[in-house]
Amino acid sequence: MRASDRAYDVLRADIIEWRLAPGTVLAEVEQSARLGVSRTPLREALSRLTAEGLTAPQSGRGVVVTDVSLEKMTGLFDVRLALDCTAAALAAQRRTPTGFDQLAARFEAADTLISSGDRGQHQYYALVAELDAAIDAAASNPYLLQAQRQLRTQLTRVRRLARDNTARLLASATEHAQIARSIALGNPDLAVASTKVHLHNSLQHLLAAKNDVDQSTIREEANHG
Amino acid sequence: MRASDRAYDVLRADIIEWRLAPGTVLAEVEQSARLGVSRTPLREALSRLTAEGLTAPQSGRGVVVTDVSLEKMTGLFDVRLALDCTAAALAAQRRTPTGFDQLAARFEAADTLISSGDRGQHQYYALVAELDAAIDAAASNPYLLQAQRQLRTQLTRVRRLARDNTARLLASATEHAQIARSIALGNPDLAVASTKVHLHNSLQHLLAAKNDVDQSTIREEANHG
DNA sequence: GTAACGATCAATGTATACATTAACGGCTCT
DNA sequence: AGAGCCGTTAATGTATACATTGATCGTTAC
Repeated sequence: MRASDRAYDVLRADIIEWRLAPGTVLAEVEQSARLGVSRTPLREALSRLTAEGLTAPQSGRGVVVTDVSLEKMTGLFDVRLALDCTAAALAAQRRTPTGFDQLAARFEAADTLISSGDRGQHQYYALVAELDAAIDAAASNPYLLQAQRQLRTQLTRVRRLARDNTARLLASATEHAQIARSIALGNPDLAVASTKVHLHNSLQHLLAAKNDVDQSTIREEANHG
Repeated sequence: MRASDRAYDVLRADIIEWRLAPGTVLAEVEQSARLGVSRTPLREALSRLTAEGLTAPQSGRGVVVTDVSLEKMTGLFDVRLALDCTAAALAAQRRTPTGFDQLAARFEAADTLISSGDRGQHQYYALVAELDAAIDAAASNPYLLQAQRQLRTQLTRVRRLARDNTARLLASATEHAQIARSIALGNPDLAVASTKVHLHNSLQHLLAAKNDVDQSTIREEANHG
């Protein structure tokens, strides 16, 4: 594996898993020393991260980890709605039914997974990623795929800010099952509708979580003031 | 200006204006010599082009200019439809009316521009870019903006394959005027509808041009056979 | 004669030295 | 005392030497 790939993988994981907080300056010498590669492959890695939207040029001097926040989620979901619905509709038109039927069945049986602790939840997210991949494959539109990649990366980052609870995950599983069934049926309208419902509920959950965070922040400030 | 910026600008223009055809291998030493920069900034430029979708890694060794074709346009327009409609709807919700009224007026007066030769047509395309920029600004969604940039780049490349004729440009001006008016009115549904109409007609025109190209290819082959 | 293996070579991948630039701090002048 | 300018410094930007890898061509063995 190339040094630039290793640097990219490590930095990407560090950012997504919040070990590098938004606003952190990634100085070339510092990071190349930390990761044990020279500046050249490190710069290559930073280029890729910047293209992906995880870092951004800092006023012409160095790059910083980009900011993600629940405030920005409404904007992100506006675009997700457009792209996910398009993908769902295309997938419904072009799908191979068996694959989506099987995925739907797995979502319908995901209750036990979700209720079985952190390990199970991780597996559930992997199942969601499988559905996304199946939809992408069925839609078979490289432009769409490319546009989705960035959005999903940002979404993964935000998950940490609003931990899904079991109740939400169970509902999410039902919604995903519905999407998979709709695509398996080959019904684009229904696939779009299912996707809209799911994204609406996801966003609502995130915004509710944001309110909780804000409330506790206010309480905290009151305690300290 | 940095050497990597110059290299990027030159290569980007060379690709968009078809001086570098799809499939052309961009060897580092060769291009760095041609552009008068060293390999380091050239690689930086290639990274950016690859992120933008103008070049792609060639089986792990070097990069090649990506292929664009009228065949791929249907896929591109599927995504454009989703994003442009979202942008139009958001812009209609958040716009400042005066700007879009003025743009609409300029489109309604664009007949003389379009009929005044190549120079005028170039100015017309600039006007279209202005509308796009105004919509982006009004939508004020960075995720949307980022997703659109790539699509527009590819579209610009394809324009060369199917030269717009005066009749199509006149129709296009009317459609754009309608979009601008809809946004100025603050009517998201109408803005979406106008956008759908415009994209449909644009794609139809491209596909018709493609048929012409195919037909003439067939004739040519018959003549040579 | 064909296929497979190996060597050579050319291209990319990496490291590092050097150039350049922007930011920060101190000094001076008003 | 405050503001502006200049110098220092530390960062990025660039060039280039070197390492490494993959491809191609030739040779040999079957």
